[in-house]
Amino acid sequence: MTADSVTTAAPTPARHRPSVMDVARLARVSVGTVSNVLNRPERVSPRTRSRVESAIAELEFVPSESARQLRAGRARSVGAIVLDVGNPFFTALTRGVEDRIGADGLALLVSSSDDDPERENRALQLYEQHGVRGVLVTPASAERADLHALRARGTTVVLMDVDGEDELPSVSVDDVLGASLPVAHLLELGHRRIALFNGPLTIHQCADRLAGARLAVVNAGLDPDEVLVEMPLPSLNAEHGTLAAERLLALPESTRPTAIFCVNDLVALGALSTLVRAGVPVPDGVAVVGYDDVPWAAMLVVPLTTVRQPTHEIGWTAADLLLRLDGEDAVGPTRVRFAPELVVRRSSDPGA
Amino acid sequence: MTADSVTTAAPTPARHRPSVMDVARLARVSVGTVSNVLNRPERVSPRTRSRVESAIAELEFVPSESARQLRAGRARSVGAIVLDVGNPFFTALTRGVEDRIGADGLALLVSSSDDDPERENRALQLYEQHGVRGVLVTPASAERADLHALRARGTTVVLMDVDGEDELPSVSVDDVLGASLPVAHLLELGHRRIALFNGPLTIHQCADRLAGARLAVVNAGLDPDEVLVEMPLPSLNAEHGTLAAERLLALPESTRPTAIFCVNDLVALGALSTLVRAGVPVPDGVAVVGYDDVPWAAMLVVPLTTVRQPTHEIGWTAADLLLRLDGEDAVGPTRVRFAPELVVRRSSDPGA
DNA sequence: TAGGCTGCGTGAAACGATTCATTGAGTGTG
DNA sequence: CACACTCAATGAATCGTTTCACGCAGCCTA
Repeated sequence: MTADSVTTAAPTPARHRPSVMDVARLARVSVGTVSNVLNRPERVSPRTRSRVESAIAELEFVPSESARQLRAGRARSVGAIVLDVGNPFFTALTRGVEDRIGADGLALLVSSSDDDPERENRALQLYEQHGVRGVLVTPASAERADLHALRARGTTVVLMDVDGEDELPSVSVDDVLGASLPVAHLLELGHRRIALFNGPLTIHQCADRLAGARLAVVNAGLDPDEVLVEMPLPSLNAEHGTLAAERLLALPESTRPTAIFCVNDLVALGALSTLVRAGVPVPDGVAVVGYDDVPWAAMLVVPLTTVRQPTHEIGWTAADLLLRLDGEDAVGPTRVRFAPELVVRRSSDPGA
Repeated sequence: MTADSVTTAAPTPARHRPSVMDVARLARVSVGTVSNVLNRPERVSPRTRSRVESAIAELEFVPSESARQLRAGRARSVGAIVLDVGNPFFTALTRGVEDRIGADGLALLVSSSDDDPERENRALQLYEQHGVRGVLVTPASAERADLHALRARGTTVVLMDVDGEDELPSVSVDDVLGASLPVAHLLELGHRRIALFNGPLTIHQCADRLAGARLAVVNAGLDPDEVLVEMPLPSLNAEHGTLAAERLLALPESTRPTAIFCVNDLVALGALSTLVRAGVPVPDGVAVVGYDDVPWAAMLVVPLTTVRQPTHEIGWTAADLLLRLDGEDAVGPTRVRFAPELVVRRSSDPGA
């Protein structure tokens, strides 16, 4: 095949895309009728309808969404802004949103804010211009001024993975509970010194999980300051899990924690691998608990005890809430909070 | 806060969203001038411009993308259809697409086809109606009739992760090379019986990787039928990696492969964990190699040798290609193929 | 048979931005 | 002083739908 033949293979040169008028002409009806066939087929007699339908097929007519939207006022799309689509948590969230949105034949606009209010705002503006039906946001900045302004201008906003402290609707997970479950579990197993591989408390999830851990200790009638050993990590990845585990192993036997609660599974993986490589038996030497229940958590050499969050469901529910709010028949709760679930595996329980 | 006060807090009731006309009126200019301020500010005198700009600010004017698009003919958005946004590979791909698309201020429409031609086609129709500038697709079906039809109707189409056997532009990875690299590596280390934990050959990646494995053996002057032991898996997850590893361990010592090449890292994880738990030393007893280089591959108890694919770059490049093709100044290659890279770690090389 | 329905279809008026031929004011030149 | 020329700004036409007030048969009922 020569370069020429490739050129010739190019799509039909500048043929005008057919409009309702072209269809109407071919089917010998008015444009209104074509529109009716498209949107309220029951109002058109079968004869006429089939004539219009074959005209549509013959011309390969594709309705223009922008024209429809211009007239109808509302778009058939929804925007979602997450911290990072590359992160498994948000990935599952997005998939949940997509599943709900797609059921209504709506399109999903996605972008990542990278936790940068600047980027978040750019995406918000873009989506507002596109006239989306609403926006699902995992907010980057603590101050929600942009979001409130957007809402005031008429766009529905639903927060995800954050509890709407203000009056914005939201769908979130109870991180306090999510941390108290595994810590209670460790206490029950007899652990009395528990390390917390936590992240910076400016991240609200980290702050909530610290609170949850303390709560569990208090509920057990113990003193959190004695039981919990906070070991903050600058960044929540496996490397820092490794480093923190090494620091932990360097502690004298007498004061060394016998269990580690990690703020996520990646950190737990780093910690776990370090312990195993150092010859420390898990869970008998040191128990390890993670958070998130990533797909590979159950498959590690020592299967990982962890906390499962209903990520897909959060996304689905947030989208559902958005559509409900948009539907004017706004009934039902506007602030949903899911309970996470403890998944016990060998890394904490020798019997599992 | 009572339910009543919540109701009262609702956004301004049905206030009309301002249009260019409102802005023009307030700024005492014509609509054309407002449009110029928006799109070609340099053509407007500074005095007038600032008057218009403050009117825009005062009214909180947000231009309607659908009106713009209706007139301009082309949308400021791009569609992407992948097999599953929940899959890390596609997740990274999507992020690459987003990064390229976002740089041009375009919006990204995303959906998952779940490898279902039906769903894929629905998404294609939706995006065509939205008038997207082009569509990036990881095709579900082998037959590309819909895609060709779409292209013929004027929408730019770029395939991802698939080599454009037909004349459609594409961005892909060389899977044959991707499999031959690790197999050559294993042969070099002295392995003469290598198990292939592969998936169904109907998946083109699996077929290509089998071909690549055989190629490497042939290149080493050996007989593929003697060296390679194909152990097909019905599904590419960690559980089946575990099962296959158990089958492998059940083979008599004399014929048992000394190395496993897995079609992805999840399968490799299943295999690795099973070996370690069975007390088989890795890599000295059995070496393991994966594919994908997922974020946790380096952090396992035995860090995993694997093949890294430039996923982010594939997405970025595909989006870049799309925009170039759309730009009419269509120069440069329309079929890009990336080379994967072998990442050697301890699971194959004791010295690593 | 008049009057009132019902069911189908009609076609013009939006929707809100962009474009472009045109007007008008101001400036420099012969 | 008339003329050409530039730079700003104008405003009507346009994009492709949806909507809605009407018209027109045909049919039933009184």
